[in-house]
Amino acid sequence: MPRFSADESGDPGEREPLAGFGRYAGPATLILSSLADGTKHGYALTKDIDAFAGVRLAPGTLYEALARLERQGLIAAVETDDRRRPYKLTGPGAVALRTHLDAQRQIADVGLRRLAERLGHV
Amino acid sequence: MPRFSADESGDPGEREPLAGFGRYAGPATLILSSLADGTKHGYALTKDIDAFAGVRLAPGTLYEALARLERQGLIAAVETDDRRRPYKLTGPGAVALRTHLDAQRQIADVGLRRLAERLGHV
DNA sequence: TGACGATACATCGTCTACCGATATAGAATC
DNA sequence: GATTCTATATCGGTAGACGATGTATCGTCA
Repeated sequence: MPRFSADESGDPGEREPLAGFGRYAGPATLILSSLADGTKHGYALTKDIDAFAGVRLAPGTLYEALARLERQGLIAAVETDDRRRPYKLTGPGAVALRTHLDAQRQIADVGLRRLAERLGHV
Repeated sequence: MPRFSADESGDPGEREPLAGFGRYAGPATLILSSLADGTKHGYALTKDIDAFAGVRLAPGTLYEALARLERQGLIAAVETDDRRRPYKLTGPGAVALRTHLDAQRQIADVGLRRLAERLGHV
């Protein structure tokens, strides 16, 4: 994913769903949303997130975020014998995600409404 | 705004609308959404954003984000004689905001749907 | 069977967005 | 004239995001 640039560049927005914003929506949101679906390990998360959000998390971003979320008690590791390390959403994690997504949705609604009104009375 | 902590802390979520996520939704989104309403200067932006999103942008965050957004051509400064520096949303800015908010809303919907389903068949 | 690509996790260095503190000063209110 | 609110700017620290790199296993198919 190329770093944003509106002046120079060469691909204006091309296929970037969340282009233009440095730390757009937070990998944490994406990870928690993905885990809301069910238990997944890291690599499966990247695939799922790419599928439902069009965002490819860099490995560093992913595993560091997983460690952080586990430290915070929002997700929990599921013990296994094989090499995969599955995580599941915890209770607090589900609550935090809910709260966050509600707020995010509300903010998006305000912005979209204002954009619509703006087009209206110009 | 206290830094997040789910284990220790002392005020669990208290009055934090977007608590728990480091760089939750991006000041850029909030600024652009605020400007979609009409031309505003920096200080007015902080007030408006606090009002509609419950987020208080630190001055450093605000003015650096404004400079960045202007460099990117998403907002434009309006010349004035007084000490206030008003900004307006540009065409590309409106398009970028629209795209971003659509994506953000869609992601929020996926997460919320999954959370609901999760509660359903457990 | 061994080559190859996909799966899977981890860590390191860099970059920069975000934040809080701090500084400055004009306007308003008392 | 003191205080508070308005208003912008800058600086240092921090932490999150990213790409690169490393390592190892698994499946498959030639």
